[in-house]
Amino acid sequence: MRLTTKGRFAVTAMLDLAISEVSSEGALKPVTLAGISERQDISLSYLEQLFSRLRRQGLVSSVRGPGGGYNLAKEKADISVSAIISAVDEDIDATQCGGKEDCHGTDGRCMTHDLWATLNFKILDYLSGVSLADMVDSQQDCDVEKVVFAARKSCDSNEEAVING
Amino acid sequence: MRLTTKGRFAVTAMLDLAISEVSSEGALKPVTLAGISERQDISLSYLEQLFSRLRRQGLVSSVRGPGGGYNLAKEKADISVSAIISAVDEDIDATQCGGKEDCHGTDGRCMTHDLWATLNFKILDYLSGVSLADMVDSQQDCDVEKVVFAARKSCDSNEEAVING
DNA sequence: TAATAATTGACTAAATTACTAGGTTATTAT
DNA sequence: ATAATAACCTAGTAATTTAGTCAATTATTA
Repeated sequence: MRLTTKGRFAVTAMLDLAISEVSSEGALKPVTLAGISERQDISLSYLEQLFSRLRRQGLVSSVRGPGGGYNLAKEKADISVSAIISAVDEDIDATQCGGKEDCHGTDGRCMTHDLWATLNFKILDYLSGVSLADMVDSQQDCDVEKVVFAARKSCDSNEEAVING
Repeated sequence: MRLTTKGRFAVTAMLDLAISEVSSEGALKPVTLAGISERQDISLSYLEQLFSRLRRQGLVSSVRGPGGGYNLAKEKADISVSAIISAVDEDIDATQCGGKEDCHGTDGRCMTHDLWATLNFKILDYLSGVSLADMVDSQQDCDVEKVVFAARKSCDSNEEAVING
């Protein structure tokens, strides 16, 4: 698991897609990358690169030609944030020593490697529990302005978490 | 919150420090960066850069001269993983539009920005709940080999989490 | 006084990110 | 058919970040 602006762009674009594909009628209209590009201020070609990966991972489906674009390939509830980030970000290289067998004593080295691997897994585990549906839904019960300006209080976790501490 | 190899190095080094500073007697001996460098295979100068930040953030304290080195500045239980990562990684830039007031309609743009901000906060919130003590402790009840090789089963979350799905 | 080890700053190679440019292919509407 | 649309693909590149080297200085201990 790696968390950079690249992953942020991908999640943002997928959120835009999830919101935009719901047309006034019941049907789901394909959403163009040009539209996402304009709304989210992300370069079109960069989006093409990201969606190429998202499509190969089976997260979105494409329709070519006029009126074409992208749709979610699954239910919003079945697309996790971790899946989106994993699709566009290469995995963080876990260890300096790869997975070599000569590196498994009880010495400091691989003890910490293993601890990191465990933490890494837990983060992945946590983010796999957050879906696009969760994010879109939570937005509806929540004053959006407040999220950004009022000391970043999360919508559905109302406790004051300690940041940087 | 940003999660890269840089943060991994910092967490790894801090874990090494937490484990290494416990000497055979009761007293806490300072740990040299040269030692961490050798055990964890991280360049000494890079460690110096990282620990410069960790020290300024009050996570470690330093002792100069022979026999000197670094100690944790707080209890292991009071040092969270998020604090370590935040200390060495610049915050991910949250929005393309900064925090400008002209960017808060109900249009797609800032809706997704706000959703991202919320998710970002939740990740930070989660990682602020994991301390060095948690990680060091969990390692003791757990077959370390298995963590790495047996399909990455986490020590303290025994359920099979869906990866990339 | 010599050795140790943190501390600082400037500089650099490598990797990643974000983007540009220029095409091709499939599909729809005219 | 033809033109317009929009996905799809490849190569290249500027900007940024990561990871590291090198060369000093300062505080402390033996």
